[in-house]
Amino acid sequence: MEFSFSAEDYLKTIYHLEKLSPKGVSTNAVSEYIKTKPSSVTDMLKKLSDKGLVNYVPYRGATLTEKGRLAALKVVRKHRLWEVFLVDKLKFHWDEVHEIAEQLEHVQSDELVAKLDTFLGNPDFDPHGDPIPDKDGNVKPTEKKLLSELEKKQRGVCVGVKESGSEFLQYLDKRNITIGTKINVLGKEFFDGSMIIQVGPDQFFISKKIAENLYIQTT
Amino acid sequence: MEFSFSAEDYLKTIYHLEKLSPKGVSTNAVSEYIKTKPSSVTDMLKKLSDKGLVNYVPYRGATLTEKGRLAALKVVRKHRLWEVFLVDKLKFHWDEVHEIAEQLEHVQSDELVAKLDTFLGNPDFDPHGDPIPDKDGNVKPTEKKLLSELEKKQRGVCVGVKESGSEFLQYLDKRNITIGTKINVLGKEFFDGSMIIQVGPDQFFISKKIAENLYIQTT
DNA sequence: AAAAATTATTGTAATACACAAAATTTAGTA
DNA sequence: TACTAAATTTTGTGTATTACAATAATTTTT
Repeated sequence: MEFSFSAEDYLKTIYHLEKLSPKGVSTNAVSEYIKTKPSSVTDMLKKLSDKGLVNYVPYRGATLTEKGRLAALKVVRKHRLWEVFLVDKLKFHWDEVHEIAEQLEHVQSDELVAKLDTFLGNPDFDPHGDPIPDKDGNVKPTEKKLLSELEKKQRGVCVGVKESGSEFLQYLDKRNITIGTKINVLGKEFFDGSMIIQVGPDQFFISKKIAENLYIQTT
Repeated sequence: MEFSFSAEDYLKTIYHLEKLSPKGVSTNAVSEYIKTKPSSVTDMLKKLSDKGLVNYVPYRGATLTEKGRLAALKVVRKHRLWEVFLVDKLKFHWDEVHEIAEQLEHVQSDELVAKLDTFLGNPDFDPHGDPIPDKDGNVKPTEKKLLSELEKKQRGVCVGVKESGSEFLQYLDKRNITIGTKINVLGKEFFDGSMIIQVGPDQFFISKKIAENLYIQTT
């Protein structure tokens, strides 16, 4: 099964967004992510649905079918393997490789992917810490911890909150922390459990109380 | 300057065919090579001409402009570097890599090509013995010898004939040897200078007299 | 100079993707 | 429950890219 570059991009997008809204990825969410108009997304969702790649219910959003999930995982796998290649072998910096991997991920050859994987030493994670699905589409389960349990230099993705009071959520909002946000622990103070963390381009201080209420998936 | 995959394929084709007919590559030749109809080729030649990539004179064929030649060489360079990667690093066999390199050659990133080149140790030739253009489009000049001067295991491309009598040319025709044909010397007999050579899928015997009248470009 | 081969032109078609405007559905709210 | 706003789909267009058949023109061969 081969799909167009564009179709592969949509599948990958739905795969990523599905983690944030497992019940169905909205047209709007996809259109923002891919930077197209909602009506274009509807078109493509119908095409993907016809091909049995997504379950698409009008007005309700889309989820990947098993077939679609495998196709998406294949692209994700290729993307991340190429990123490892670019960083480990070609000595790119980890923040320069995304665009190039975006192109390489569309190259079609199972044999190539298999040999690349071997050549790279069967890596489990890409340079950003994201897990690399294996050839059958299995992604290594990652642990869910409280941010407060992490140590300096560890990192992970925000996957939930323990407390969900609106003041806390507003705080997170102000800090641009939401489900899916990557967090990097730059420093941790033994005395009071406070931390310095990195969120996107920003670095800031958080108290132990905050850290004890954020679930992090570590990689 | 970025071009469509298809445009890059045409440029590459004209680059290759130009060696055989430097005065101008015919529409038919291109259509055979790319496996399309002549009318489609005419269309594309006009587009490439509009973009200043080829000199196209109706009924007279096309040649690459300087701009077009550089674009073609860039693609050829990428193709051959990737072939080296596939064979040297990923352990593909030299006869399995063409299709995959056909895809990889279209990936756009000068930085990537430069780093790949370094990673591979700045190779001069691809796994088939074809020279790899450098980043400025310079191709290492190769030597022209008589086939009879080659030894066992050497190989090269037929670039001309010394004698051009029709019987000789008919002989070459029968053997599918023409300008551009790759020849691989499998064995050579000291006693009479005869050889066993490989031409495409065929292997056969040739006499010293034949070998003394064929010019070969070695790599 | 006519016939054959090659090549260009013209008109058409398919594919793939995207968008604006209008219509519909859903969700939130009074 | 009714109504409004937001989200989503429909419909109708548009563009870009590539390809081809049929016909016309040109070049080459005989």
